[in-house]
Amino acid sequence: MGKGEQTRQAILDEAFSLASCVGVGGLSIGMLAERTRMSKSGLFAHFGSKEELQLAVLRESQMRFAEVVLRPALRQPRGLARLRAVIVNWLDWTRAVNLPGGCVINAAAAEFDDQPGPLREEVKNALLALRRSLGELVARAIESGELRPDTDIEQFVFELNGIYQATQQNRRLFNDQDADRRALLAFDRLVRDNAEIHAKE
Amino acid sequence: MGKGEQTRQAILDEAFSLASCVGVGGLSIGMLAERTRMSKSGLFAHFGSKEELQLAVLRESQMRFAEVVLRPALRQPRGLARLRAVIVNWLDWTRAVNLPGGCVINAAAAEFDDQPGPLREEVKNALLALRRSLGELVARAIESGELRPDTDIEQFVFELNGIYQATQQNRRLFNDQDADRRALLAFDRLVRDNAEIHAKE
DNA sequence: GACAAGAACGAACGGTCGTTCTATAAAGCG
DNA sequence: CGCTTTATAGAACGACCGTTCGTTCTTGTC
Repeated sequence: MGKGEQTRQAILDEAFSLASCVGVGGLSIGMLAERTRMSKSGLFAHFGSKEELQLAVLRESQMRFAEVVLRPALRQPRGLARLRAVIVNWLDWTRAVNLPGGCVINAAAAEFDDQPGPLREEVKNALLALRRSLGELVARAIESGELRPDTDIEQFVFELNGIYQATQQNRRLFNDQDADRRALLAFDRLVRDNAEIHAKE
Repeated sequence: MGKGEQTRQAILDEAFSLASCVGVGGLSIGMLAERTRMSKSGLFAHFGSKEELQLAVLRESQMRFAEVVLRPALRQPRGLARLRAVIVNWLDWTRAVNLPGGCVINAAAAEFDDQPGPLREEVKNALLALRRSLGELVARAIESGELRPDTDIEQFVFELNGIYQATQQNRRLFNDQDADRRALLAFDRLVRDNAEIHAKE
């Protein structure tokens, strides 16, 4: 890895955790230059524009997510166990990597959801990819017979996302220590409702 | 209402819908002055500081929420019907009032959750108040026998919040037309699980 | 070690930011 | 009406923004 790639990565490392606190939109070249002890112009040259830097941070975030959340779960047997592992990893991946201010992409989703442009598209694609991954995990759990064949996959993923959002808000805004437990309770209820055959009332 | 109050309200009206698009943190005196056709300093004098303006927007948002979401639901009989009415109102209150860019407070929650200060506290209190309202609605539904006595109220509210967050993201980022339907499906499942007596497996 | 390519710097630009000050205009009141 | 209070305007401030430019220093290559 040449010198250029090396410092570029160092910048991204810093930008990654900085963006966690101030948001991708709140990143500033000046602040970033200060933290990396570089000149503004020197840093700037690595990206060509602020937007390109922001996109790079989002892509960096996606890569780390795949490494930290999705990949380790492959050690679990496919089906419900693997799905559950992803959820558990997902719930505290902001603690695993250096994200003192929460998931960058998730914050960016709220930030750019009504501002058309490349950033919004990047966020959209990242979250779409996650949903597809989750959808496939659910599909495998159906195939293995752990979930009912008529399980509504999209609905399942929709609710998984809700659980995640609620957990993050509880943790970050209210310092709720029970957030993880609540999340798993909700997850188990979701699984149960799509696994059992219910007794009709 | 004197002239001062009048223009102050006009400013807040504009700030309210502007904040919906750019976030409470993204508000700027200059832009707001332009939109209201006032001078920056003239507008500024009504609040004394930007932070005070932002707080005013958050309070304005709370008031409108109570008027548009909570109050109309009082027409429903107490219990599950009223809870459901609140949820329905909640889900599309950003359409009812002028919020082209989504709920201001909800966006602010993600924006300020890791930036200590009065804004964070205001957001926190607003969301806390909402949770208390929801909690009471759930408690009434327990009293009326529509939900089981052992219903975990906090968990119930936790999941309600999740449903809301997921709905907003689906609508705003993915233009998902089915978001509302999904939300109500999730809500009904939540109610069902806390109402029926399940057959033990 | 010479030389070209790439990396980093420092200064400067035009803009916007929130805020302050002073002066003028309007509103409210007797 | 006149007088006081209040509201608004305008110009200016220092700070920071993203970006550009020319220069200098550091790499990597023959």
